[in-house]
Amino acid sequence: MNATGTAAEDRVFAALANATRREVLRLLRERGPQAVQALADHFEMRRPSLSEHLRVLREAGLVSEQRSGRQRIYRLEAAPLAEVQDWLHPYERFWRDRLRGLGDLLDRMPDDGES
Amino acid sequence: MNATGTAAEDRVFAALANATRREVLRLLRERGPQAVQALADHFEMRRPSLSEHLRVLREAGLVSEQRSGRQRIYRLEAAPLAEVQDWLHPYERFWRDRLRGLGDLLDRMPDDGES
DNA sequence: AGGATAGGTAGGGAATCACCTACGCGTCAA
DNA sequence: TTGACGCGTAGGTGATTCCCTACCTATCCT
Repeated sequence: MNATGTAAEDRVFAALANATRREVLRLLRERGPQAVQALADHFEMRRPSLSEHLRVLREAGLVSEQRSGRQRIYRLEAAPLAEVQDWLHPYERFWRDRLRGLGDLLDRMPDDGES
Repeated sequence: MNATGTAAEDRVFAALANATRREVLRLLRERGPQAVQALADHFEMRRPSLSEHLRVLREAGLVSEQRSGRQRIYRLEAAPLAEVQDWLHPYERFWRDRLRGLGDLLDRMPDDGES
């Protein structure tokens, strides 16, 4: 039983499929947890739009919020990204093989016995 | 000059944000290059819908097609996935730190000198 | 209490998505 | 050459995305 259903993966990848949201993650990574206002300063869009992006990130589990007075401090939550890396893992040999010059061998052969 | 613009990243993540397309990638990874028909057998949807998914994957650079008679053989192209892994890399310490019990330290400190 | 500040929600509009059916085009086989 | 097969494209529909402006709530300050 994997805790990561297909719907959760959808949400994470969809959340990452937007430059604004990836930029939010980068800001939280490089400068630590921040209030919405501080984040909003880096974007041209209106704040309600950013709020929606933050909601998408929250629902994907990529950020968490903590109330502090009238501020909401957003923090990076990397667990879903770790799961993305796990998802990526079985594909690794496809680019490693290719870099080594073995390329177009395994991936050209149908039924290469992965099961 | 990075060959991966933000639009290209958008396309890759958006392509991955769909269970059918991720399943296509898995099939190509586990069973090698395949014609559309063989892929279509694994899904309930009509073939034209699958064709559109294949177009999305193609435009993201995740698959390539090679004509063979009246068939189109689709092959996994892992290069964009390697770039996803590169994108992921600076986030790694966030889940590694947390696993080690160092968690909530670096990522709670603003301005931890990443630059 | 009254005003300013932080940030979310409501609702609308253009664009895109994900599915469908109908059809067109190239290839192979009789 | 006629017909079947493999696969893409056209075009339509309902749902979702991403932006906006308005508005609401909660907190802080005086």
